[in-house]
Amino acid sequence: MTTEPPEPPAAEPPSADLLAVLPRITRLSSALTKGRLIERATAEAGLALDRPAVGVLVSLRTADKPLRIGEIADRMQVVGPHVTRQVQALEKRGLVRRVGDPHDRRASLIEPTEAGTEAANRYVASLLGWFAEALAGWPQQDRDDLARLLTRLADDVTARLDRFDEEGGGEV
Amino acid sequence: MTTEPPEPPAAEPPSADLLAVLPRITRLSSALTKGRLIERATAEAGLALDRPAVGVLVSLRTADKPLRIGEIADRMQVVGPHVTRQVQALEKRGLVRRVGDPHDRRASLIEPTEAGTEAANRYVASLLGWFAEALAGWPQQDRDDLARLLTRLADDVTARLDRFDEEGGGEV
DNA sequence: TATTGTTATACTCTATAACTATA
DNA sequence: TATAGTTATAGAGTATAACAATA
Repeated sequence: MTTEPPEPPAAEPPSADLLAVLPRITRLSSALTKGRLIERATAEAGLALDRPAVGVLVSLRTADKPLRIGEIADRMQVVGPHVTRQVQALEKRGLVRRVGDPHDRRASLIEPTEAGTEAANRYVASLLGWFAEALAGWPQQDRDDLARLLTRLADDVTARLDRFDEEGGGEV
Repeated sequence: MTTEPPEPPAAEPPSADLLAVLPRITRLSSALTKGRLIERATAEAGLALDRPAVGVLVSLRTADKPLRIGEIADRMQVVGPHVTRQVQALEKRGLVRRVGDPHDRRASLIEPTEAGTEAANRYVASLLGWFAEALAGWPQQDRDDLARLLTRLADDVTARLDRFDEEGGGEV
């Protein structure tokens, strides 16, 4: 497979617009983490949490209902044990609590406490406030378009990747 | 600063479009890495390299001229020692070579070999080909808009983060 | 037997600190 | 003394494997 690919792709470059999109996403994503924007928003919210824990808290706040460990993991696109530890850390700080699932005693449902909900609200507000300032000069049309297109892009890409994985592209 | 922010941000939610953009970027970025799209493209290019090494190779290919270690680090937004190791790995595989900088004997310029250039071309073509398929159904107008808006977003966000860092938001 | 979650461990990527060589 | 790069080490984030409890 390495020496004889079905179609040698090197001949013609795909359209330039595509070539532009990919590095932008990378750059944005790395700017958000390397620029420590998330850490700042966390600090502004008065939280002494690392990023994964904040992710769990925001997932719960966004869900607006108690979630299982597995559900949180799915939404965050991470694996179960990772969530277990983050939830334990959040529990210790009194930001989430467990409520047993009456229908399935293997599972436990996680929900934010009052303090957790408030902290998540402060965090999200801080982050979005920063973004709102960054986009302050944008015409409303452009904001709408960006949100629409980015949503579609994310949907298309993830759907395609899921199919990819399931159809047996898995064993490279 | 934590107790008396100029405008308390918690009261009203910023517009919903903003709230939508952020998780999309996260989701996209994580889909690209978790979905192992990059690993697949690497394998299709016949490369036995990890992601950071591929990043270096693509940086060099994109630059179209020999780069210093420090220049590569800047472009990848990582730190020098990290690049040093990746370049060493690429050297061992014959994908890049060093050419001494005649004007500054402390520095070494890195350039891809023939094999390195070809491998980078194959990799980029594979990745973009995948993306092209994912976006096959999109109207050209939407693609253009997405590229334009995403570029502007990346520019605005990174510029703002840079200012942020330099103006002394640094010591939280 | 399949599923939910936990514990323990390992891996990937990247950063920081200490150092060398040249400027 | 300042800069380019290297070596060695440390840390954050996430994955895999082995296991326990319940379904």
